[in-house]
Amino acid sequence: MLELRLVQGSLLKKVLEAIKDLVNDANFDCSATGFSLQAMDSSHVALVALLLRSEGFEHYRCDRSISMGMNLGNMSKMLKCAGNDDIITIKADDGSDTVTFMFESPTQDKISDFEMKLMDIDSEHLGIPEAEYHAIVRMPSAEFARICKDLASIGDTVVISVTKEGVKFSTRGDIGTANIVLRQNTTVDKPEEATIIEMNEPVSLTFALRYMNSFTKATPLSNTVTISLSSELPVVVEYKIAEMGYVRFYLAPKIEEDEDETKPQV
Amino acid sequence: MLELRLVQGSLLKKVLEAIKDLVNDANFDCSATGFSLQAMDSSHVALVALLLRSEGFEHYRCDRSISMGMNLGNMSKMLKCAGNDDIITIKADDGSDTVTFMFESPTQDKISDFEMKLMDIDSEHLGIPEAEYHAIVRMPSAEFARICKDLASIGDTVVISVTKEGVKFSTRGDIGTANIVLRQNTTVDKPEEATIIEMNEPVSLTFALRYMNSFTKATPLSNTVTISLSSELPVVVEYKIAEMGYVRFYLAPKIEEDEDETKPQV
DNA sequence: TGCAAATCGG
DNA sequence: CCGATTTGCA
Repeated sequence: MLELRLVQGSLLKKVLEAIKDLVNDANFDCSATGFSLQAMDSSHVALVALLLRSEGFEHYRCDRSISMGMNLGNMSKMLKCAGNDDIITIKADDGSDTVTFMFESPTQDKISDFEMKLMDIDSEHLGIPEAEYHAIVRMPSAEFARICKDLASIGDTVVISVTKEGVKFSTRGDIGTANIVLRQNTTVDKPEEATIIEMNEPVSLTFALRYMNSFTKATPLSNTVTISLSSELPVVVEYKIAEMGYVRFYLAPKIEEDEDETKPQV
Repeated sequence: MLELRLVQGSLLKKVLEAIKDLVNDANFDCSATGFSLQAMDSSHVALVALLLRSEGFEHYRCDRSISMGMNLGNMSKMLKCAGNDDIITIKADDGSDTVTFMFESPTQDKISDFEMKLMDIDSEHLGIPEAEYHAIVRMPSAEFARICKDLASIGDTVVISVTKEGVKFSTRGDIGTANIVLRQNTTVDKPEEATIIEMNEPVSLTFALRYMNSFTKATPLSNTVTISLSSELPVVVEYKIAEMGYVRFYLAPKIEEDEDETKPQV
């Protein structure tokens, strides 16, 4: 028996908006710890990891660990039927091949329940090692989204370069080149507008903008985003979910070509 | 060496939105006087003239007159990457075949630079004589845009007729006819809502609405538009750019056919 | 039906 | 000034 009651149902709606374009089908893993998901995107290039800790739910009952395969498109369709301030409860009976989403309007005047068939999905659950990163950039998520969108109108890939002074996003395309530099700025009153750079050593990595722009679908989940970079390691783009956990996206850097002209230089 | 710093960068963004649909490629001419452009539209029917006077720039350095051929679509793409209250600087080195657009966010925390290849464009720079017009109508630009859009849903051409009493916009199409009359009104408190008619002699001219509706893309540049009419002269549709200059569109009238039914009468 | 532009509200 | 919503267009 599984029963997870989430008062801020809009969180779950946003989570699905954030990942459903990247991943079609995935197993949600439910244990005493929390509600989580780990899946490769459909082209097996990027990886999504979601965690919603049990403490973030108003009520969390999970008698035994269970893995539930869902079609995220269909799940998203159902969650769209929930109001933004509905309370959402996820329910599943032991051995059942369905999951039920229950939506309660704030006034309790409207109670909906949507039942969805589960799927069998084989998933290789990857252990993702905690790694040391050469540089970690924390910045406003809206700004990151804007930069990825702007650069995608010029080129296909972005070079992210971090130095102590700031972070530079560069691209190059048929019509020209673009460089966007953000200075470190911690002095603002509002911490969510700060750009903070923790750097152990300078790093410069190239990524496909197409994936970055998928990741930024998670922008509504958090005012800030954290980008963790190391040479030869996948970048981690993390959106924290207040009080509950995170959505993290992993993407391997493109191997740099030897011709200097193919990419902008630091 | 060229370096033009425009504090109100949104002006340049709006200028490109206003003209990029009409003109694909054009030479921007930069001299001590200012930054200007003159180009025929791609079907060689209408003419666009832009002037941004040097006094309107915060910093204006243009060592020697230079003509820079740009693809306006690509230039517009790059300017879309500037924030609406960014400061925009246009830079070009002598003899370089590229131009650089630099965008500074108001807080100076984000500095972007976009480099674009220049093109070789042959352009016949027409001297446009100052002419005496039979009638000059000044009216709210939004109202003019609305009229052109409305009339285009009925017919293909507009007859603009000016008398002392007012200005009439007429069209005729398969489904019927339309006449919109604006009375002269100078009495309003707000001068940008006035409709002012200076008339030396009555005039009635026919124009293709397709072009008029392209011209109205410049509406965001100014609250008012000035329409200058003379028989046998191209109409001038002018949007003033505060403190800096103008965008002017020129369009030859259609030669009137002899059948009375082909056009509405005054 | 889905996307983009315009408008309104925060 | 930006974001969200609504509306019109393809």
